[in-house]
Amino acid sequence: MVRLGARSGYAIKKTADLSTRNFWPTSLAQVYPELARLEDAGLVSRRDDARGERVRSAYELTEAGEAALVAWLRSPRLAPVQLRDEGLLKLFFADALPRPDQLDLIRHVRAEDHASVTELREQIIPLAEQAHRHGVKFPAIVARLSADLYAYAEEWLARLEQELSASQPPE
Amino acid sequence: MVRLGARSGYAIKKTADLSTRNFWPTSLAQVYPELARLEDAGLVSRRDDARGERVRSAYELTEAGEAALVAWLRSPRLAPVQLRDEGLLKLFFADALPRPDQLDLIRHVRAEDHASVTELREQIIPLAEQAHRHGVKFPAIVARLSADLYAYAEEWLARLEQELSASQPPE
DNA sequence: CTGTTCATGTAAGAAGTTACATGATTTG
DNA sequence: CAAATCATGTAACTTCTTACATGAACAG
Repeated sequence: MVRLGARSGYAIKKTADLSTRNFWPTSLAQVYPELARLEDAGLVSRRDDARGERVRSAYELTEAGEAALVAWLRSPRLAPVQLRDEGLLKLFFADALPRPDQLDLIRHVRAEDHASVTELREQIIPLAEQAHRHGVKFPAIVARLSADLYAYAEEWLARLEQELSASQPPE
Repeated sequence: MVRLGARSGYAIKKTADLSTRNFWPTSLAQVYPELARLEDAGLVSRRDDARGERVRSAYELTEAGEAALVAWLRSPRLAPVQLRDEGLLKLFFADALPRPDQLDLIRHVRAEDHASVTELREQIIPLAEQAHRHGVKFPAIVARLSADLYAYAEEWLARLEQELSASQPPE
């Protein structure tokens, strides 16, 4: 984030909320200690950047920091994906519901997917495309991938709803 | 899980690993205390079910437990989706890499997606379809949705790889 | 001149994982 | 008869979030 231009801890958190939040959530209480660790390790440098009375630090990547970033990006290890999705969990157990409630649940999960698509298309993708104009391509790529995935899930659930509406419950 | 036939804590964990793991991970150290809480709340009943010397408990849903399950399924609140995906995070920052490494990264993330598709199609869906034959439909529906989503992501990344291979980096 | 945003941190608590501890039963 | 699986739990630890605490600068 520092490399992409977020210079203060506050700016890092704000940028993350508008870009990586959907696949890598971050809280301010993580950002500040992490910046301190990175500085100790010599991966970022801190410069005083006060606005009048208000203290502010401006961080930049050091050469070692840039190298560490690239080494991480190149390393083939990926931590296992962690997903917690209560909508899918409810769907999994939906056999316990009568048919009309099953359809309500499907519509509800679909609506959540739709909200994600909307947020991505209206807020996150436009921002990422600004970066695109400055030669930074991948934030926009990831945002489009995310939006397309949620849109695909939305369509999938719409088809499911139609199929279940058409068929009578066997019970 | 108890309702679907997993009677011991161990069986619950095993079932979860073969069904809900991808969207709701569970550890054994959660299962046992949670079963105790559910029993205290009167939502499950515990029966002794020893195998010879080895102690074993068999749990069943009580009427109150069934009602609580249905109430949860009907309640419109969904906890926010939590996702942590290092592959997407690396893609997000991939502008820091030279083009060939970007392509390697995309291929790597795609391979992980492919592995998920394979696991779902070869192990999880077949199991869920067994339940389907006993009138339990939704585990198979959710497994198919998951598999289709991963397959969609895989194709999306294949297209991205082709586009990036065809175009020369502007830098 | 008031409300929002910018800005930095700490502390307490919740949630969840890994490792520990133990041992019987079943399968090949 | 050895290895894998079944089975139940606890303890320590890690990770992350929420709430707290504080206050300057800026926009309307």
